[in-house]
Amino acid sequence: MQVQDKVLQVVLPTPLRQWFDYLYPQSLDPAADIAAEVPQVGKRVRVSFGRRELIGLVVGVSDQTEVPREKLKPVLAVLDETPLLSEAMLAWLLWVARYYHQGPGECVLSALPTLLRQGQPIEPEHPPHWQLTDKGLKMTAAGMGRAVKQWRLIELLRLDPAGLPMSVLRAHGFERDVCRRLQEKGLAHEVDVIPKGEGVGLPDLQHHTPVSVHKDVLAESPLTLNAPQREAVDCVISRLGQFAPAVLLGVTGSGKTEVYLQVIERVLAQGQQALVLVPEIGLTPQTVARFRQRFAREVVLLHSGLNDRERLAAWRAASEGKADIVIGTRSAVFTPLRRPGVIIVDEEHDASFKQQDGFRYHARDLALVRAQREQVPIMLGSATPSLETLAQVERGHCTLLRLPDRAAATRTPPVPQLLDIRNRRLQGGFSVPLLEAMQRHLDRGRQVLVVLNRRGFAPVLMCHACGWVAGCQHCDARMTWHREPPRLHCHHCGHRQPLPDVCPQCGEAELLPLGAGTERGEEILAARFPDVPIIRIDRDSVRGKDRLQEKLADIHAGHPALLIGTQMLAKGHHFPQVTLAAVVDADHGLYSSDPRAMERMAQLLTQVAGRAGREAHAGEVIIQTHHSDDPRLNLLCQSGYEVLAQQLLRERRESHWPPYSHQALWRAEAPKPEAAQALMQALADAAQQQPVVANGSVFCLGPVPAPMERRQGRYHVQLLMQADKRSVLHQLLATLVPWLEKLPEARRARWSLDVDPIELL
DNA sequence: AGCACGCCGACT
DNA sequence: GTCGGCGTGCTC
Ligand SMILES: [Zn+2]
Ligand SMILES: [Zn+2]
Repeated sequence: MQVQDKVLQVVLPTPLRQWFDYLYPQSLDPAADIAAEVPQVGKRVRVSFGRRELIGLVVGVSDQTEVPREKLKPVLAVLDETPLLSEAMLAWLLWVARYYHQGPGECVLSALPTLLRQGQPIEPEHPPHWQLTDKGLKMTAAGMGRAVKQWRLIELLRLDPAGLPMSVLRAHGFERDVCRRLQEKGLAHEVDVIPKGEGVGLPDLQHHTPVSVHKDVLAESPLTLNAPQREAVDCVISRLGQFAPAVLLGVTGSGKTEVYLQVIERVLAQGQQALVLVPEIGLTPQTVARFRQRFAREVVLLHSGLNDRERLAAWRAASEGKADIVIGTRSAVFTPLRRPGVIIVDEEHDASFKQQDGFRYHARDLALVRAQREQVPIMLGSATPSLETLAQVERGHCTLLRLPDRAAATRTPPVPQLLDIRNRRLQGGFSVPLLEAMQRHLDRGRQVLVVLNRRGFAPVLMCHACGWVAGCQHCDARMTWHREPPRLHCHHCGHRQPLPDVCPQCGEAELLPLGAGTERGEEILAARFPDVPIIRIDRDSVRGKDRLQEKLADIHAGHPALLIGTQMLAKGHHFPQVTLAAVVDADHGLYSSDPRAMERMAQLLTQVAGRAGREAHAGEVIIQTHHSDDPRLNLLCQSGYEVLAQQLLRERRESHWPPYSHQALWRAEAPKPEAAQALMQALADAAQQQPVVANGSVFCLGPVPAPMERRQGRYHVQLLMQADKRSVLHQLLATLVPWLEKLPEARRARWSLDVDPIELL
C-alpha cells in the first residue's frame, strides 16, 4: 500500500447514490499531509466530473478504491482551510441519505448554504484589515500621479482609520493587487484585528472554550412558572447531556414558550447552543422578539425570507458557535452547531416539517435522530401531537409532559357544538343558526373567527345553461375561481387563465360559482354584516411583506370584527377578543380516502376551538357538518384531542397502519400513462421476486394511478410498500433502488421514492 | 441530473 | 446536404 494510493471520497451535487474517489490535489503531498494529520474530511473541493467542474465535499479518506487507477482524477483545489462539517455531522448526514435512499451528495450538501455550495470562499472569522500607514495618510493626489485607482483606494481607507477587510474592498471594486501596490510603496499594510475578549487564532473545532460562557445569559428576568411548567423544565434540564425525548403537550396559552425559554436558559448557562425548529408560518416577529428580549445572546434566524448572504451569515454564526440560539424552519435541522445543547421542535405535528418534493425528509424525525447522536434532550411541543409522537409515548420512548390550560382554573373551556347542516338552507356555506350566533357575539362587541379551509372565491365555476365546469388543461382538477385578481387558478399545477366572459361550450354568459372559498365567504359576510369590519387571512391576502402583521395588529386593536381565513388563521396566533370560533365545513376530513385526514381535521378543529374565549370572556365553538352523528367527531368534541387520538391509534394498530407499520411510496410520472404504469409494474414484479415480499413480510399495494392521475400534464402512478418491521422494508428498498437505477426502461418515466410518506397523493 | 455521442426525419 | 429530435451511456 502506497501513500499515493490514498483517495479522497467526495460527494457531489448529483442525484447519483454514491460518492466519488479522487486523488489528492497535485499541489498537496499526501504523505506530508497524512503525517501532519491534516484533516481533509469536511472540506469543500473543486473537481472535474465528466466534462464539467463541480464543487463537492470530502466525506472520507481511504487507502482503498474499486476504481481503476487510470480513471482516477486529482482534486483540482481544496477550498477550505478548516472543515465546514464535523465528522459526527457528516456521519449523521450519510445516515440520513441511507435512511431516505437518497444520493449522499444531495443530502450532505443540503447542510451547506447556497453560497458555500457554489464554491464561494469563506472568509476567516477575523479577516486581516488593510490600513494606511502614516506615509499613506499623508499622501496627496498629486503624489500618486497617474495611479488613479490606488488613489481612490487611499481615499476609501482614509474613511476607516481602523482599516477594512478585503471583502469590503472587493465590494468597492478593489482587488488584492491594488492593495499590494500600496504595500510596495509603503502606503498601506495588512493588520490582524483581534476583537476584545477573544484569543488569537482560529477557533479549534475540538477544544473550544465558549467565549460567551462568561457573558450574561439573561437580558430580562424569567417569568414565574406554575407547577406543571416547573416540572417540565426540571425534567428536561435534569437530563442535559443525554438523549431524552419529551413531548410538551399544551394548548396555546398553556405557557409552552416559557418552558422552552427556561430550558434554553440553562443550556446557555452551560455554554451550549439551542436549536429551535418552528413551522413555516410560526416564525412571527412576536416569537422572535420574545427570544431576543429574554436573552443577552445572539439569536439567529434561518427561514425562507433570507437572501443567500444573510443565510450564509446565520449559518456561520450557528456553526462557529457565535450564535447561541438558532431558530429556523424545516431545513434548519441540518444546521451544524458547535456545542449543541438542546433541540426544540415547536408544533411538531405541523405538516410543513415534511418536505414534499425532491429529498422528502421529515425535520421532526431527523431532529430526533440528531438529538440521539448528539446526546442532547429534545422537546416536541404541540397541543395536538402527531399519532407518530403519541405512539412513541405509548412505547415508553418519550416522556409526556402535560401543561394544563392556565385559564382552565377560572373557566371551563367551551365544548364544541356540532351544527348539523343537512337539509338546512345555506348562504355560501353559512347556515342561519351560525349567522345568528355571529350576530350575537358581534352585538356584545366581541370578535368572531371563521375558518373556511379553501382559498379563492369558489372552488368551481359552472355554466348555468349547459353545466360546463372550468377544468385545468394540465390536471384532472377543477380550476379555482379567484376574484382578486380575477382569474382561474389551478391549485395543483399553478396554471392560470383569464376568467371567461361566456361559456366556451354554449356561449351563454351566466357563469355561477359552486361552493365558497374565503374570498366569497368574506363577500357574503360583508353583505350580511355591513357595519362590521372583516379581516381575511389566507395565503393570497397576506402575500405582501408585512401584510399579515398589519392584519394581526388590526385584530389586536380589539374592536368587533369578523375574521375569516384558511387554517392559517388557526395557527399560533392569539386573539383575546374572539369569543366565537366556527368551522364552516368539517366534512372533507371525515370521509376522505386519505387515512390521515381525520387526524388533520381533529388537529385543525382543536386549534380553532382553542381560539375561542381565551381570556375573561366565555367562548363558543361551532362546527358545521353533514355528519353530526359521526362517532369520532363526537368523541373529539366531548373528550378532546387526546382521547380521539387514542381511538385513532387503536384503529391504526388494528389495520397495521403507521405508526404501527412502516411505509415507502414509489411514484412514477410520465407524459404517457402507460410509461409510468409499466415502470411501476416492473418494479412490483421485481419486488415480488424478493422473499420478503413473497412471504408477506412486506406488503405491496399497487401499482395504482395516483388519486389525481393527471397533474401538470403528466400521469402519476404509485406503488405503496408496507411492513411491520422497518429493517425488513429498508433492506428491500436497498436492493430495489440500485436495481431500478440500472433499469434502462426507468429512463422513460421519472420516478421517486418517499420514505415515511404523509400525503399519499 | 447533466452532458456527450449517435443515428434517423424534414427542412434551409 | 445539415439542423435537431431523443435513446443510451457515463460520470471517480
Ligand atoms: Zn354553457
Ligand atoms: Zn393544473
